[in-house]
Amino acid sequence: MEQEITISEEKIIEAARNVFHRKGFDGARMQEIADEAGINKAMLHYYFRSKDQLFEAVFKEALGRIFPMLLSILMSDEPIEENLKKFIPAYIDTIKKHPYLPGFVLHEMTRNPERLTNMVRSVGVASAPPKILQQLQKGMDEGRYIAIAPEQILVSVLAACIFPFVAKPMVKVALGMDDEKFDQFINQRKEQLPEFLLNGIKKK
Amino acid sequence: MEQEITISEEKIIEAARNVFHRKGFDGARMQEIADEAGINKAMLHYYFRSKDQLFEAVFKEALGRIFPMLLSILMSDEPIEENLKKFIPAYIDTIKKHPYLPGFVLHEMTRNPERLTNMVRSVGVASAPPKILQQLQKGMDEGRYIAIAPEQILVSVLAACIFPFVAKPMVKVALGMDDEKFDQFINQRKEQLPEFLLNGIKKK
DNA sequence: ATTTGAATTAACTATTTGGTTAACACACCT
DNA sequence: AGGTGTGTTAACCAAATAGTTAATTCAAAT
Repeated sequence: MEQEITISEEKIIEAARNVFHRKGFDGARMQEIADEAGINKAMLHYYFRSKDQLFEAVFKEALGRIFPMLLSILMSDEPIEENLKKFIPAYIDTIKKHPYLPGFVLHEMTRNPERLTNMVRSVGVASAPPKILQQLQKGMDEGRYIAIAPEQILVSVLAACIFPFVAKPMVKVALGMDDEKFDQFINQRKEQLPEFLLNGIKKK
Repeated sequence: MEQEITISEEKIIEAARNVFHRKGFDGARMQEIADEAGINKAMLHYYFRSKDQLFEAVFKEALGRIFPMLLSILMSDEPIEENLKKFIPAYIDTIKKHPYLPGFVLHEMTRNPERLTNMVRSVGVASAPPKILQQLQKGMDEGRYIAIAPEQILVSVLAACIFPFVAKPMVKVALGMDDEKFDQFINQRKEQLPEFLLNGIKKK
């Protein structure tokens, strides 16, 4: 019965991830998580004392899946061109594996912004100024890029990667897609987005 | 006591809007809405039979506040240049007045995609192919725009407008902003976004 | 074989919460 | 002044739900 510990705990986390990601903290039910994991509800409390702590585990896992790669975009020393061409497709691929994750994180951040503030403070992220901002600034100073606040560009890049997943139902209805078409749309996006965004910052 | 009807009903809708927009259906509490409206909880049921119907009213109101303007972007006959330069700032202004609205709508759509499908079907939106897509296609055929699927551009434009509000807590932390700085950021965005996006589709 | 202790379960508890109801208030009409 | 009906409230109810507990199973140590 040694392996069972990790097996049960893993089943719980996986089920909790599914439910929390789709329904958020308020919409999630402990019973539903237990059912999805195929175990008794008391087990959830046996391994994770409370709904709050189970949620905390899922939420931290979620942050761990988006932010490291995000940081590597922000902090890369590479020229922006290579940086974006490499990381945008990789980032979209990462999100594709957990399509509900961005919406989940954004919704829970809106519900409780202090959590993020505290986490950032407790982890002690010194939050150095992103190098990509400096790169953009340099390109502008040299007259290669158009004059737009680097922060605006940065947010636009993130928006372009993340938004389609957050707005999937809307996009599907607006453009008349089924799930397969939507998947093709995302794959196409991986290819075309770097070109579009880079073209956006370059001077004519 | 004639005027009281509309006054109470208006107070309820306003309170419900505040609470639903911030917390979503699952996180909202009828008692909290009643408190925020400063009236008895039974009044909510007196005017709107159930939580579901109260939510429905708020949700439809929300759709009514985003989609008409969205449609006018999609369906405009104007050249894209003028279209975007005019509507992006106007759209951002609209969202600024109800900053929690986009996140609310997106979250509730994820929670229950059928609702949207049914609404669209029931309203009988024939969902004609957006003219802006044709405009983009034409520009590409004429060699003025770079070769990128018009749908990708369209989603990027929407993403650029909407995402900052959905991700406000994240943006604030990542870029070290307080609420005032964030507001300035949005105002700056209104000015710079059309330029950036138009530059993105134009050939060198 | 017996004991031990962690893993697991069914049944239970306390609280929250959407919804109801019966009484009350009060403007309006006659 | 008295009756009528809508608006409003406090108290209540039933269902849902997070969390608890006591009993059970079972692998591993003795």
